[in-house]
Amino acid sequence: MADETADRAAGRDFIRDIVQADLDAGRQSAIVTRFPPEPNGFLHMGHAKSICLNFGVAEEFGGRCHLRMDDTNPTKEEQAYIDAIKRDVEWLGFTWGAHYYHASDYFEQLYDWAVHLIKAGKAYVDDQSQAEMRHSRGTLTEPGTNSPFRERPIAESLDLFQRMRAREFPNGTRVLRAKIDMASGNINLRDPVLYRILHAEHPRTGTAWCIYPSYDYAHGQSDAIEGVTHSLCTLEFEDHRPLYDWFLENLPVPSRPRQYEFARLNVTHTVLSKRVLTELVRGGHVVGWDDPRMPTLAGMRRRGVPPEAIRDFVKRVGVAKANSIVDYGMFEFSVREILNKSAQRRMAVLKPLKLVIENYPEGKVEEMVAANHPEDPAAGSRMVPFSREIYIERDDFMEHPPKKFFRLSPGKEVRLRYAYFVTCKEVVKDARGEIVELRCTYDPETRGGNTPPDGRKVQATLHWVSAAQAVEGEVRLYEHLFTRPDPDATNFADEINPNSLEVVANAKLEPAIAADNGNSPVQFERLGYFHLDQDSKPGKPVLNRTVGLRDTWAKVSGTKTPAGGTKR
RNA sequence: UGGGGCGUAGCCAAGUGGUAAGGCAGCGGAUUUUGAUUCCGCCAUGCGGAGGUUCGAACCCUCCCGCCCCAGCCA
Repeated sequence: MADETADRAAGRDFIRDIVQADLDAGRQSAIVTRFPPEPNGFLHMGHAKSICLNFGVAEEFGGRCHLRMDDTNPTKEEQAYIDAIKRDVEWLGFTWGAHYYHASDYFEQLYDWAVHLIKAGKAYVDDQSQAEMRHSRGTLTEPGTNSPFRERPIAESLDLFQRMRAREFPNGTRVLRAKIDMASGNINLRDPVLYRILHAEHPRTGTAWCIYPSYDYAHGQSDAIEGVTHSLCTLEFEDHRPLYDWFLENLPVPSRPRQYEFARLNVTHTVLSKRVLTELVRGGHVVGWDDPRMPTLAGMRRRGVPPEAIRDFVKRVGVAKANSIVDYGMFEFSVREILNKSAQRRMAVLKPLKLVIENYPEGKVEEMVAANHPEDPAAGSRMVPFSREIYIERDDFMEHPPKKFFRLSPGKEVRLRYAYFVTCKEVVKDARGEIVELRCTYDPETRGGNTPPDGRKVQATLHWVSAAQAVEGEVRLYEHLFTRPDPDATNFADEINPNSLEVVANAKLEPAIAADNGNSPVQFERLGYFHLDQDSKPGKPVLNRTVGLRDTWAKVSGTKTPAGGTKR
């Protein structure tokens, strides 16, 4: 009972409350939402919030959600972005079925409606230059002044508008404006532009048009045409709502959608601005839109973030109207939450230190049984080769350990996971004093890593890879793209983290990794979750660390990096 | 100084007149062949501030403070 209320509360927000109320009151009988991206860049985490909201609400209330490309500005939009957007929405786990649209599908209807407004004396063609319009618009505190063309005869506006469409005028020479109120406190109502002249090729309509509708003029009417009931957008459109409503009230539209606004998503140590992301790509700060450090869906996919994790994250964040910046750690939690359950376990050594077991026969190789998932017996097991010479992690040995260090040090005994207990007998150094090798002994009675008959315990279990059978691979470790939690979007270049990518050229991987299907997530025990990168070549895998494991020791020892990864 | 919004814990976020949900982070402790996972417990006498109404206020009223958005022929 208490659980039920808690669950209900968890999946509830002011948007869903409104939808429910509309249904209960009979104002709507079926819910229709839409996700309307502009194809001028790749989708990112912020879009994921909107996608989950729009598709989620439709799903929960038995309605439908449309995917609509908001393609009203051909100077910025590309087919390649359209393709990427569709791919990413599907990857996130949503389908639009037959309801795939473009604002450009409605260009003819929008044009007819513009004519309708002109005929009704509610729109006029303005010949002012862009600068003149800017001046006459007034300021935040001063009202604007009417255009000298505002009262020109309807027939003249009609004629001019038709000639605008007929390609008679160059870019920027005239616009069609709504006749509303140049003195409105809401600047969006000071005779907003409905159409501008843009001699540009459109990805879908080609050169059929040289005048294009503005966002404000196109959006609400597109919603109305599609029968959208709830048009959900972000807070900055709040003061566009009176304009959204004005069009719907002054045009013979087939339905009456309502716009509601919610706070966009912000996450610490990253930037969710298409402008900045575009500059990161164009400026070569990242390898592309799908760089694993990018907060784009494509970047996260390449990094190994499962779509379920993004959905889980968005659900935890919730939907409200307060501006907020969510801690990146919350996102990492969701990623681990999903990956812990789905990832099979493997062993890999990133910074190898050779360990020789003196009392283990030379040339002997044993196959040790290792569970693929300790919490899921159904995942089965695999065999891992073990021999006299193995690699362990350099960080797992300290010659002069502090008190709380549980791992290997001179004279100390630890467990090698699924193998044996070993004791460190000697530290071998090179001429420069660098530790190059550890000489150890093993206890045959601990085979499989089991506690010996005398009941001896060890404080630590280490991961390892047999030297002779190790597969070499490249491992890429990531940290935040930005050093500051709240990067300045106008001056971001200085705040890019120079250490956001660390390449481990020759990591030692257990042989099973080479045989793994690249699409399945993997946990390298004690190191984190990894995902095969598209840069992999036969015999030379490249793995991205999706996220590290929670690392209490790093916190205690002070080696925790800003990105939550562990220095290895 | 015009218009539109928003302020509940370090970070998200419920709550809409009956005495502050939940999650993340953090801190304890148990279990553990991953310092992981899992499991238990702790974590706002307080809801931006000050008044007021009321038996009772985070919720209602008044004033004040702070933050965000808007002056594209971008979306």
